[in-house]
Amino acid sequence: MSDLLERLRGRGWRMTAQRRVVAEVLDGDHVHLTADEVHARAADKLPEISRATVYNTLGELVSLGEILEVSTDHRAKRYDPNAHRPHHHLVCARCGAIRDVHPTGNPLTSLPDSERFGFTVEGVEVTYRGVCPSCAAA
Amino acid sequence: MSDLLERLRGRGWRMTAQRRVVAEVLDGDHVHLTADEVHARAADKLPEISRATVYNTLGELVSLGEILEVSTDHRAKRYDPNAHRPHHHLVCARCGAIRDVHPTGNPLTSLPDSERFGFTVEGVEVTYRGVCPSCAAA
DNA sequence: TCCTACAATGGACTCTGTCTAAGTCAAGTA
DNA sequence: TACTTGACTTAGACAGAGTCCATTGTAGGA
Ligand SMILES: [Mn+2]
Ligand SMILES: [Mn+2]
Ligand SMILES: [Zn+2]
Ligand SMILES: [Zn+2]
Repeated sequence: MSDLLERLRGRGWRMTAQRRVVAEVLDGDHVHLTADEVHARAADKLPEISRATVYNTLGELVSLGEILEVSTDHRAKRYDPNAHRPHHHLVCARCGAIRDVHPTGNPLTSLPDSERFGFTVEGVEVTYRGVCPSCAAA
Repeated sequence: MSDLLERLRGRGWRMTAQRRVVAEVLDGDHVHLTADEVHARAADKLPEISRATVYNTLGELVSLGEILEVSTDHRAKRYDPNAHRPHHHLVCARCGAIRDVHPTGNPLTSLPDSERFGFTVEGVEVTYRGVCPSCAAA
């Protein structure tokens, strides 16, 4: 985490209390919070932080490649601090729970040239859908 | 298309002018329109059709499995009449153009049991991202 | 310490989609 | 054909998520 703050400082980021608490909230693995969830948690530490600042900071962190935007349900976007190890997502269709997963192989290789229509293909997102154990039990 | 209308009639749908024009708009392959685009095209034929009716009808067609919802950019959902042949999508990062693609193999098999966390996995969506030829030329 | 460019703020605004109450009409019945 | 009825449509209010902007504040360099 302080690694992150160091990297950001090295990139010329002005270090403010707001940016620090947003970065702190986004620490840890398997965290996939919405902007408003980030805002709520940041406001626990810094009550007057505004929603606009949270959105601005999240957008900057995405541009810098420090976090990822994840859209699994067409509701609020989620922000994923696990940006340095490529992964995909497994989503519960009932409760929305999200797990990071690491499929075998490279999904890019499964798209033949004849299916690329002249595009330069740069990336791929895979979203597995299913039912989590606790929803299946209930 | 009249196949579709027949199937719907068989399912007890009351056949209205509004539903007919929405179904007509969604005819054809590689069509991925937003609800408001469907509304605009439907209104060319039936000027007083309301947005609510378009949303209602699209939702019903999705429930019936006649069209698919596609979310590639976290803006408006797109509606895809190609619901009967499984496929995935290739999206231009610059202009948003969407192509249907058919990757080789079954992406479900690339998720090992050890990466399923007890979920019952039922489906998978693959979104390839790249730059289309006309954006690359520009 | 002072300066100033960069950052934070709150509220208005946009976009997408949902909901509701009232009016309309498709299609079954006689 | 005319009647009847519940399914369907409508306009507009409402809501969630996110953006924009004018104003105010401040990090960090001189
Ligand atoms: Mn993740
Ligand atoms: Mn498609
Ligand atoms: Zn669940
Ligand atoms: Zn393009």
